[in-house]
Amino acid sequence: MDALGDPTRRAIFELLTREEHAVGELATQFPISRPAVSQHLRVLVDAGLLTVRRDGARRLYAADPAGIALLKASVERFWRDALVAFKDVAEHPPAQQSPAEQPPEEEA
Amino acid sequence: MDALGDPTRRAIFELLTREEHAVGELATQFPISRPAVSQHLRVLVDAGLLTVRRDGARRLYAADPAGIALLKASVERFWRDALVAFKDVAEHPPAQQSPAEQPPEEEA
DNA sequence: ACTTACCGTAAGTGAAGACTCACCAAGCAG
DNA sequence: CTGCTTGGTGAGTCTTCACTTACGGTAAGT
Repeated sequence: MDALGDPTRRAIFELLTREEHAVGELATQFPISRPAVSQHLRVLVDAGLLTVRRDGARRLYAADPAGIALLKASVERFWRDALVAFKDVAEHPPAQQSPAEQPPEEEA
Repeated sequence: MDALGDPTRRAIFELLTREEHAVGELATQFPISRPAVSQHLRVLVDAGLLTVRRDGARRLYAADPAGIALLKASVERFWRDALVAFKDVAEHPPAQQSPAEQPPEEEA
């Protein structure tokens, strides 16, 4: 989850969830150099969020379903553990219909 | 969402979702100084995740339901936008992988 | 009023990391 | 083989940020 902390890395990852891309392709779509893209990819691969496939001299990167599943699990664990007291509130956003906002009581 | 990037800040936030705390109380429960806690709280308040309440000379901080709802909305938006192609996979955990599970480790 | 407790802010330090350029390895075409 | 393309790695720079100490400002107790 720390791997998605960087905005550029999130954008790269998002692109790769749609279709696989080579490093050079990614580098042209971002205002950073190719080595920088490579380093971001390395982080994402180490985090288990990407898979690499070799196509001649090129490397095709794509999102890894397994890593994504783990990511979702960890996000939901955080949601369950950290936000127990706000589960109801988080379920129906107050900006939407029927804002039954009821701040839970906390005792000192 | 960037406000929860720091582990210490996540821990502080998690504590405040359970019950409100004064700055000094928080400082005793973490291996950092009181000003450091104050700075973390500032970030969380600026992010709209915390509310402040004055009690004499003390400041009681607590999680903000509205901010939490927005956070959850943004997380779910990311999930929907970025991971469309993996919705099914993310729904059920990766017990085992497809036959395409073969580590291409031919690098020298 | 003085004293003590609680807290925010300013200034400075140190580590983490995102980025660049330069170099080198691997694959394909001639 | 040479030449071109693709891409990973190392070294170095620079920015960001979490942290500290020092200080100022407000509230409650005496």
